Amino acid sequence: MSGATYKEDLFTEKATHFAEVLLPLALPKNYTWAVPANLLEKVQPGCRVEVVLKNKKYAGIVKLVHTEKPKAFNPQPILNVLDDEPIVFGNQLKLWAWLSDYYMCSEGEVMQAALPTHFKLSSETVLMYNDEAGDDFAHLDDEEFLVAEALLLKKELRLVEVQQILDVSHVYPVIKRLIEKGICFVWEDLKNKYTEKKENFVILHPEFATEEALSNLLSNDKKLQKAEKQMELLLAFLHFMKTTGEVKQMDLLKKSNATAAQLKGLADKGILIIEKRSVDRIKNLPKSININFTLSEAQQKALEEVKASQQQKQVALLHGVTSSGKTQIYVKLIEELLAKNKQVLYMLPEIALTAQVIRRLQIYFGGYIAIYHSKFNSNERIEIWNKVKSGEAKIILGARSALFLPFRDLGLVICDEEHDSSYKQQDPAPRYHARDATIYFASLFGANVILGSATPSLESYYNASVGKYALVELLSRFGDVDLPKIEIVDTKKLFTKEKGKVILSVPLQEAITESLQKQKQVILFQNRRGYSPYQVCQTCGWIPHCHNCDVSLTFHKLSNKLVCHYCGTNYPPVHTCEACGNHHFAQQNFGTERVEEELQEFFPDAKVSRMDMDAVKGKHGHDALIQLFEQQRIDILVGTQMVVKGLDFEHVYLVGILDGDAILGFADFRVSERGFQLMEQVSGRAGRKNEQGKVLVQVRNVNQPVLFFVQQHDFKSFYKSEIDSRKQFQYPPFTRLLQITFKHKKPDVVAHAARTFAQGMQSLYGQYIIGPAQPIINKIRNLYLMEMMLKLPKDTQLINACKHMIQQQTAILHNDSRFKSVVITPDVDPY
DNA sequence: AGCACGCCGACT
DNA sequence: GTCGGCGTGCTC
Repeated sequence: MSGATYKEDLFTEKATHFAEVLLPLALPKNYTWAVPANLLEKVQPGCRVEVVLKNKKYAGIVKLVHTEKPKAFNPQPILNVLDDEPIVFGNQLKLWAWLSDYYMCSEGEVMQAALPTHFKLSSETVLMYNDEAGDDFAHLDDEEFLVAEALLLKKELRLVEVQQILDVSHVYPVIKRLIEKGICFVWEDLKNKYTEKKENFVILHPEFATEEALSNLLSNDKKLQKAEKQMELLLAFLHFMKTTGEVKQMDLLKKSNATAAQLKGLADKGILIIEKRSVDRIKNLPKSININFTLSEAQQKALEEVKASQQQKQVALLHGVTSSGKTQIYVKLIEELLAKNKQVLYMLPEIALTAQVIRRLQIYFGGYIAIYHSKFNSNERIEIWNKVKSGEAKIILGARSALFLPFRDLGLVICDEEHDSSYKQQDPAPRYHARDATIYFASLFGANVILGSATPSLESYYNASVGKYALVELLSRFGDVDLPKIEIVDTKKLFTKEKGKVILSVPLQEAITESLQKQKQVILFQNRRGYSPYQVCQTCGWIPHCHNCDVSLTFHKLSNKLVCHYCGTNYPPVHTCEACGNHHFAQQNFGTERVEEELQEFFPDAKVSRMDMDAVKGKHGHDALIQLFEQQRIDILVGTQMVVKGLDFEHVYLVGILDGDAILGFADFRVSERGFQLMEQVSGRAGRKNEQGKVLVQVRNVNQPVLFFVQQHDFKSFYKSEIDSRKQFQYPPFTRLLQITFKHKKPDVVAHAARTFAQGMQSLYGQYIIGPAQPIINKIRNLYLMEMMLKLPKDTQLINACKHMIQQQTAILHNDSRFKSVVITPDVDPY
């Protein structure tokens, strides 16, 4: 037995406390480390600890400390405690456990999603030169020599640097030999990634703090008087100091038009001092509440109803038609929570978190409100995190991931646009639904939840109608503006000169003309799907496809590249047809670009703008475009989904839905619901103050009931008809869906694996299984796909048993040598 | 995840 | 014959 092992055994022997630690990895289960006696006080749930796993160091989060000594293995010691106080509270840990359980993923995966990157540390391997090794490298081979020489020079090398030196990725054997020969040793370094933001401040040397000393300096210092520019700068500084109290170097130089050299001159003379201070990245607005509106009678009534319901029920569904002023009701509720010193989480779909919405809420709540969404960088996220944890931030306005912030005293959650499908995380696990998760999370605090929407999800409305949620309705538009008139244009009957899709039908052209004459604005909505520009062979019609995925490639005009939207691979534009060998390619763009071209043709005098992923570049491109539209500097705005979310425009008269079929043509049980929600939301953008707006829907298949309900703006009838069909076909909310995806690089292996898996489930759950079947897109990133769906009755016990069975079957399949590398991903409530 | 070990094809 | 590709197993 070696010395080290003996010592470890001795340690484990002595250890009395053990910690279950979560690591941000997809590990099959949680691992346990021993708590050394000297760290016992500091190791507490929610704190990060430094641990070694497979020779690598990680910052993990303590889930639980206990005294049960593990029998199956010798726990390694926790090396260090990284936080003096927990970075998450017990309720966050409970939420993580719930999510991992409900959505069938590991707690590590939840942690990965929940924590800002800068909290998730893993070590980097660093080679350190052994000073005693000398510089006689004669006994080394070529590769070893290269690394040793670099080490001699730099003393330290990171793993990536070694890879660069050797120009191969496989560097471990070389490093191993170097260690054996005593040239170097390795060090695993856990580096804190968060850095405080420092800024230079300029202050007056204390020597000149008195009026007397200062005036003496200004009038008698010969050296200073000779330096005219420095004198000017000093005077500017003094003025600045008086007016703002604090002087940042950057502001001072900018405002006084001085150079850094002049400032340095003053510093060298000992008159001014330049001081580095840490500053907040998140700008602090004054903590003031400024609610300067009164509710309408209908709003007031709704508010009372919500408040009354909250005594009885945790969740209230606020069904308010577009522009009924739901936000103002939220604001009043938040105000009350604020008075009770409670925190509020206000969730919105990412896309609706526009500067417009944020600005409006900041006017009401100033510095009490904190924002959290994807546009913040990791350093900023840490600062917001800490403000929520300390309780300084009272109201958090954020996208679905804001759910993971360390609330300490949550009083209310508002989930606005609750029907929005982007509340469901799709790709990496946890595949959670933020609306559903938040209801569990709020219950941990005994907090109320308000779900708001103009077009509630079938699930939520059903829950309200059976009394599980309270239902509050707000069915009159603020200021009693009429809902827009909806016209359906049957594009099937239209005569087209060229074959192909009608882009702007005559009725739509006329409506645009009318709108422009009224000096009003137009929004044209183009569903993105199926409308991406692509290349096509003029001779045989062949379209270039991705080599790794079963999808055609999208043509990006700006970068002149073909891009796969599934795996992100870039290809150069194609010149030779792989099918027929001809060289005639055309760039087909049915997308917003094409619409824009056609609009320019018909309305040469109108100012037309596009809003899609390509046109909106950069952090603020989107907001800038919205502002232009707000200021009426754009007449016609063509866009995808992003034009309809959370925006309020005063001067829009007409909204055109260019291709209704693209919305309603899906083979999914949710098409009608999605279609209704989308069209109703879109039409909510038309007609504001004093004027009824107009919505035009171009569609080939006009005989769909959804269109009729949209035309009547009749949610309730839509709900009735849709809920009947859900019941008839046993879809949610009457059942729960659980989708299982199988992936493998060989199509026959996935198919076989999926069938074997389904057979394993057959005996107990056969009646609920649909499939397995090949999905429409059957290959992504070189992996072939198979899908199976479970349509389970709403019986928690049965569902839990089924989830357990899925885990068992997964283990069984992975034990079969044929299916070892089949990837199995369950998706609970796939939306 | 990330790294080591072990087993099969294209090269000196 | 070996080098190195990837498939598989394990981490407290």
